[in-house]
Amino acid sequence: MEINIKFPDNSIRKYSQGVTPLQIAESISMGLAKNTITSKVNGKLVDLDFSINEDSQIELLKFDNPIAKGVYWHSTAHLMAQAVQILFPDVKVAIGPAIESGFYYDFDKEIPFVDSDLIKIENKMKELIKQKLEYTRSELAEPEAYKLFKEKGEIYKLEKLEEIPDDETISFYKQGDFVDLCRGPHLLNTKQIKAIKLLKFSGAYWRGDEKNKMLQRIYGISFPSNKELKIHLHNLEEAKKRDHRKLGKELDLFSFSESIGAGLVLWHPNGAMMRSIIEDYWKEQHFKANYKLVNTPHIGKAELWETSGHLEFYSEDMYSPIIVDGQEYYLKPMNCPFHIEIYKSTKRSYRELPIKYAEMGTVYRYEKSGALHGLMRVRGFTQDDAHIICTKEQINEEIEKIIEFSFSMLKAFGFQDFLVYLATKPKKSVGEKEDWDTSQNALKIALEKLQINYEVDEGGGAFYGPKIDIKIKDALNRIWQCSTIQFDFNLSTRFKMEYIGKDNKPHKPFMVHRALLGSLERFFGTLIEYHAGNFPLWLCPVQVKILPISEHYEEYAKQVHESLLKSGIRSEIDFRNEKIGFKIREAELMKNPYMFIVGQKEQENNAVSVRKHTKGDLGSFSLEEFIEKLLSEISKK
RNA sequence: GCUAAAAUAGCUCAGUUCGGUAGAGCAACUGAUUCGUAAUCAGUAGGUCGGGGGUUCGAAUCCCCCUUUUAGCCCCA
Repeated sequence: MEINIKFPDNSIRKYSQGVTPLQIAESISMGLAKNTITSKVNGKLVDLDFSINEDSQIELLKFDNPIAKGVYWHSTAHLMAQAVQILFPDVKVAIGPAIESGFYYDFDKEIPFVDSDLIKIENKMKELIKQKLEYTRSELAEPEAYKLFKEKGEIYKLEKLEEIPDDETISFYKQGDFVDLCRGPHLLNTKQIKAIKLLKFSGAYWRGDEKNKMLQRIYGISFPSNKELKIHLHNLEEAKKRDHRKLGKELDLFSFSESIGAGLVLWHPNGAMMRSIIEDYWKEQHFKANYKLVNTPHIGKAELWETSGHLEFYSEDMYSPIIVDGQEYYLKPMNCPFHIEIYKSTKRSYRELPIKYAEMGTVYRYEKSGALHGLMRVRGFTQDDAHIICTKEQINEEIEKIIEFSFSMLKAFGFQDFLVYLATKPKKSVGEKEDWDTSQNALKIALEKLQINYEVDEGGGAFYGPKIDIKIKDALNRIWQCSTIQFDFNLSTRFKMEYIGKDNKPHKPFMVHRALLGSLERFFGTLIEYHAGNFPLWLCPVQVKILPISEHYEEYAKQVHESLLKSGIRSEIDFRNEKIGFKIREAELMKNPYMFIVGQKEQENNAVSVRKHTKGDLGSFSLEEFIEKLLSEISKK
């Protein structure tokens, strides 16, 4: 009997009943069959040897597909667990999922792993790969499954088993002698895993709960070719070089001090210069977009935080109160209540809306010591915050404006690849269903109207409203969080915000909370990592380094410096009594974008010899001419 | 916060195994050199070994507490 198989391009082919996805792939081309990792039949993920018995839609997924990657890595995780249990028979296995980049498996092992174990395990895995062990699926009724793991003493699997709902089939995957409780699907055999690398190990609590036992987690990654693995490992190396903590020290941008406290940033002159340039640009753009700048204090009375609900829901993240005249004051973890108080300082009419308050608002949050990380996670930081207060009718237009604003802002900093997420109503939430629907819809309509590709993060919104997150992707495929645009139904209610409408009656406004850069600290860290310290010219603290050939040309160097200053170009002169090669080397290491080398020839012709960072000698230019070039590059952002 | 590791000169790091008066390179400073596209030569100075307590005749080294950092867990701008 024949069945119809429909492909993603809507073409249909006929196959005999019981055909497998692998056979279908083979019927198209051997190349496709070789590269197919897994498949979806009627939208459901299945093994490649799954028998298809009725007319179906099929998708053959190759490694470039994220789901296929997940299957590939998950199968490698099973393989690693097998290798570990062969080498360490007493070890109990917990869970081993694929993650964003690779996989891990958690093991219950009395003695923690050491470095040499990783190599042993990796070698054992390579042996098992060569044996071409098949991943075979089987299903068992619950009592038998229970018996199986009970005999093996796999207590963690027993716990997982109990969680599976009664109506779901309990499936297992076995390769060699290793059996694991698993929904699947998996690769056909271990030979499909071509290149593996175990990267690191660490402790991790069972189910992520610190009350539970600490397990040993091993992270690894695998690829269908050695080349891909090599690129991945190279990217990891490259990431180390770009580490903003390392570059921050090398380029003298910022530091932390043990005497000041953890997670509190000291911006050095170079970093502070960049911050100031960012802030100036940010303000200029906000004025153009009709935002009003506000400024609010760093502390507020307990009463305020009671009204806002922060003391009830957010106190764990807040610093302990300061007692002033018998009153409790708290350092602010957010700016919203202050902006709301400004809104409420007078009665508002619908004619005033939308009101858009913006502030570089410095907030303090008590982050757990273990969570601190360079500039990415600190305890005192400045949000580029704004609150848009508007009527229901204005929502769509305002959201659209914010999204466009966000993209134009981020693009000015050189970012190009964006990922956009629409996060919808979570299980626990406040606010009317109607408000949720209206605002979620507004977010969606705006994204679609602007033709922006986005993913829906179902239930990923904040409890107080839906949101859009904009993240950027760098050259190493790493993702960085930037903008967030969030509706807030909670605070507008709690603070009883209102405006008088056309009908002369009070109405509740909609409030949107948004940060385009996120926080200056995290944004700066991202900027450093993204550009690997080679910032766009307009941001560089020193745009031109003037390097006199010898002391004889200091006077001319000063003249050049003056001309640059007058044109608004930031420059410095290296007056040191060193050879030109030495000065160049240091300017290169400091990633100064342009070097002007000045000596006899340049002095005579009112010229500069220009060297561009990482590019080398560009030749001689008249000073005027090159200043024009620089100004044009700067103005392009 | 939890688990594991770490903190030695401005920076990068040796020295800790086995307790016996602190070391290198770069940077800094001084002098010589006045130079053409990624390191000129010579010399000088610089550290209560993160802080505190303990063990010991003697502690950078062993033990305890604290601070800070790192990798994870948990969480987030």
